[in-house]
Amino acid sequence: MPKSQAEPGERARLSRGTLEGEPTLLYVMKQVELAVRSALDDIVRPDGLTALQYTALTVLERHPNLTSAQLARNSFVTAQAMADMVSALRDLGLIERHRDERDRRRLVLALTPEGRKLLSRYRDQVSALEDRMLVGLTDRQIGQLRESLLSCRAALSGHLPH
Amino acid sequence: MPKSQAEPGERARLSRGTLEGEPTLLYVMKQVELAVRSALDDIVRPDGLTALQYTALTVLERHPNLTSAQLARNSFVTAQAMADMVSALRDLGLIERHRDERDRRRLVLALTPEGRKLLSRYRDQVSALEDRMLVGLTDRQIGQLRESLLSCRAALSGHLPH
DNA sequence: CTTATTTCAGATGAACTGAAATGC
DNA sequence: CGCATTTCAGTTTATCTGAAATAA
Repeated sequence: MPKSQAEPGERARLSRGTLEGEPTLLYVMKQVELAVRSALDDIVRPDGLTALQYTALTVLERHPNLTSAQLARNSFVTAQAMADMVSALRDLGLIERHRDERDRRRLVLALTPEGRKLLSRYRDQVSALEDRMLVGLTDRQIGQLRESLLSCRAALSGHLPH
Repeated sequence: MPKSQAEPGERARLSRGTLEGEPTLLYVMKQVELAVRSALDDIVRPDGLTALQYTALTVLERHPNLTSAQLARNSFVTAQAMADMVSALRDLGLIERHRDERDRRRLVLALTPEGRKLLSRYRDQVSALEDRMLVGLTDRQIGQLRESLLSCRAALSGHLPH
């Protein structure tokens, strides 16, 4: 019964590739991300980590020499909020900080051996989660999915921090 | 220098389609979702809504006769948390509730005319955001992206609420 | 009896805003 | 000086856990 949503005569503008009555790509993407985050939370909970914290660790693994402020922009939170998270990870002994001698304002972050070990310990479970997500796709489709997502990220980077 | 992460001799298991030294699909998806949510928050802020609330309204638009509890599972939050959000949206006059006469425990939700109007008002901006995200892709690639994401969602649905 | 939905109450954590100190 | 990073302090808001009432 509640079906009409546009005044008679007008027609709602739909984005490219979205058919009438179907969930938008934005929505499907959100759903997948929610499911992934939930599963990831379950995986890393034994170590008292959240999915967000685990993700921050993997970012540091791939990008050494980031500061807390840069990490904050990466995660769309304020520098103050990220500082709290960095504290927590430091208390857990997973990361450490040291001054950047070239710019003494910066406190660059790095994984500790314990942090690296933790990531190693979870790598299999996390990639198994990724595989579970991709089980219905061919290798070729996976490659295209990756390319498309990278394109989406690049296209939104005007809206992205930094 | 911080490059090694696996003991010599062993080899970290990587998921299908993820090359060594590249961000995982899980991570790229999260990045896109973060950027989208941030942009969506900016769009709907004038009405005092969050991206999450806006999304809930679009879910109700597409699925009338949902209860607050069902909506909660859809969003991976507890029924209590969703009850708060439903209250907020009711206070804003965007949704209303009524008893399901067939199962008098259920309070089913529906958009009010004001809620519908609000969605109409934002439709163009939101689909423009989606188009901005998709600007580097062909229509064919968009179709495949949709199919792949739907496949991912279905594959994870064991982990999904419900 | 068990289960799902809703509501009430309280606790917690994660985020925010604002402001100050430091160093480029 | 202006700007970025970090830290300190206080606040808010969203979420959670626990428990009770209702109804199937």
